[in-house]
Amino acid sequence: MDLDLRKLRYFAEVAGQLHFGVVAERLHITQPVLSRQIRQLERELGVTLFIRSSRRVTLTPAGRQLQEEARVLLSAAGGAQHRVRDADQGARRFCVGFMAGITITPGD
Amino acid sequence: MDLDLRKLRYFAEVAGQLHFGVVAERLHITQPVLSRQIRQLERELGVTLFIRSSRRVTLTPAGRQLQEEARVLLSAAGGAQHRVRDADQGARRFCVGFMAGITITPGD
DNA sequence: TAAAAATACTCCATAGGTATTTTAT
DNA sequence: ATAAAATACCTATGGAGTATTTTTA
Repeated sequence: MDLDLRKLRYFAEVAGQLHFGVVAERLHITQPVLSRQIRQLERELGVTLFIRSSRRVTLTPAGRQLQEEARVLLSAAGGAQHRVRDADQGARRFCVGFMAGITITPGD
Repeated sequence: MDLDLRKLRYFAEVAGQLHFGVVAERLHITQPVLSRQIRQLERELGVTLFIRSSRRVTLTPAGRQLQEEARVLLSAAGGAQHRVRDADQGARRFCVGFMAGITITPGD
């Protein structure tokens, strides 16, 4: 039901390179796995993303659209994670500062 | 490695309701599964999202940040899927129109 | 015919379920 | 005492692998 960001990242690489074998190697997975992940993504979206032949892979209109969306979504997801970890670190620093404040204020 | 949008959707519901049992029912999964998914999300992000007690669940600062990020990301993902399907439908309509053009142009 | 993607399996990690235990009010 | 989350264990789906087949330029 939900879009899968792992498959989206796989897709983005294939959309850039237009070659399953080369991309599979770069992603450190095998070519059949990559093929299946992309096919599953197509099934999940109900859309064909690539025209495949043994000599050339090309993007469909839906594929070109998803390439744009992938850029945006993947970078947004990365930024989000970063900001969440920052918020956590900020809170931790606050706690440390608070406790330091306690320790440097010994009983009068 | 990649953020998981399913877990993010689960999180968003818990962050809104602050009650694992109620949310689990709404999501049509069981409470233990929801608990574990949220814990895994925390592990994956390296961050604590909720303070839990048996009577009250509250958000940490990182949790509040992720709540914001989740709103943005989930709606962005939904919009992306919508636009990709639209691009596909547009292409299909074009093909149908093209073929109709062929059939209504019989040999002179 | 050869390069590249698809298919057919096998294996393992993890999402999801049920039963039960722990915890804080 | 009780409501709610955590833990333990099981099952099944799907991600990843190897070997092989199909396709088309």
